[in-house]
Amino acid sequence: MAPESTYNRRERPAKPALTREGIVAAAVAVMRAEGVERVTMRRLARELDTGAASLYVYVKDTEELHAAVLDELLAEVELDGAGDWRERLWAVLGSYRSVLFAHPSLARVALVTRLSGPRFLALVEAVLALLDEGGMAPGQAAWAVDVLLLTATAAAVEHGSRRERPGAAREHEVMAESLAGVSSRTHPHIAALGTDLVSGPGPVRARWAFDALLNGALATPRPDPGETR
Amino acid sequence: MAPESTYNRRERPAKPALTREGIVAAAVAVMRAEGVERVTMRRLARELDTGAASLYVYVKDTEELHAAVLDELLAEVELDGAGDWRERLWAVLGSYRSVLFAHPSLARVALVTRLSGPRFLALVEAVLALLDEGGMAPGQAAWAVDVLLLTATAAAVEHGSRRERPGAAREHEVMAESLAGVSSRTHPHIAALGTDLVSGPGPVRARWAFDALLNGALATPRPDPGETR
DNA sequence: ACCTGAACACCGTTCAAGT
DNA sequence: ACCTGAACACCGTTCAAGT
Repeated sequence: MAPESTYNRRERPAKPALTREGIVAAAVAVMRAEGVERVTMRRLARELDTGAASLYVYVKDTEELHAAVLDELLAEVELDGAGDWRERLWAVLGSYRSVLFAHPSLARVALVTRLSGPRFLALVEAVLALLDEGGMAPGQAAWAVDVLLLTATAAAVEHGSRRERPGAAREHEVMAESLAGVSSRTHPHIAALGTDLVSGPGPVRARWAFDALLNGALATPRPDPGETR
Repeated sequence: MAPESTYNRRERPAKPALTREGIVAAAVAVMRAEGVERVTMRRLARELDTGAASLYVYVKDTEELHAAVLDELLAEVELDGAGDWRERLWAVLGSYRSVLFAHPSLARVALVTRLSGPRFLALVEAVLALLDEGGMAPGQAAWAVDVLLLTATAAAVEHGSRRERPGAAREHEVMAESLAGVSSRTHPHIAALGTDLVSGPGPVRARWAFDALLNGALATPRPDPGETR
């Protein structure tokens, strides 16, 4: 319990040091193995051979810990690519989405927490650079990056939540059924579109949304700040 | 559900019946008073003078219960308005956002769960009707409604989470600081835009995003389904 | 300053047993 | 068929007490 002598420390070399870095590293390991929902104070404390209370010296709360784990993961986002600026931007956002798809429970964290870690900043910088290359006005780009990342994140949350749970496969069916079962008298537009509302492979829809958003952002000037509304 | 004698019902008028409706009603009440995070099986069971296990006869799990509560809340969304189709659509989405803003924790539910309740269908129908009125091609409208609701929901999640927690006010500062503290050598575009990245009142940004999305959706045809990719 | 055990106040879900 | 208590396997966070 009191490692006064050096040999005592050598006895458990696998145990990470109780530092913020050590805690985050353990958290990443648990997350990769079992998902973020297992990244809890108590579980991490067990992992680090200590009590949950000890972690509060290094980490504000569970949410802050999750945000740190997420930023660590964003290191995997591929920021460099080849081709047209639009294709490269699509690739960057696709890579971001892939990372979140691979860890669906983290996508939730991305939406709820305001990210500000180094990897996230690198991602924002990369997106801004590509929008600049594409000739988007700076003011529009500043606001567009938000919407682009938001939709990518939200798409990952949806997709991820759907895939994660066991009963999720047929939850989509329930949705499709409730759309099909709708009366053309009360819901004429839904009835007219039918399953087209949920049709199409995810990637194709995502690409259309990306193009639509980008086209709109390029063509829509920001409101005059002088206007009261 | 089978009230054989009237006096029996009179004896405990405050206690809702143990039916799906009763459970959902109690859930809505708890949610309004204390937020969805308090809408738990155990808490509801206490409210209904029974054990948590009993609820599983009527409700699949906690998530399904939350979805039911959310649909109940969507009754408050104002679907009819005056003016231009675009202004009316903006009003409908604004009303949807307001409802979620008022109950931030429910916005999270809206993103994670695939909604299919009657109020949600009414909302989708209303949006489709307005897009139709605005002359958007049906195929584009079918996909645009998804993106429009998604961004509104995601915005509510962000805003809501920010306002909800105590330390949230200065979380925005942390973000602003980390943007301001960025080196113009490593992150030139972020540095150039500075606080403009997080600038502007929420509603103005939301309106710009709405217009950009709508303009883009109107101008971006869906990919030819004949194409392999 | 850092670490700890114990405590407080909770969770979701399952299941054998009752009615 | 419906309802129940008890059990299993967990949570986040605080705090007095130790080193």
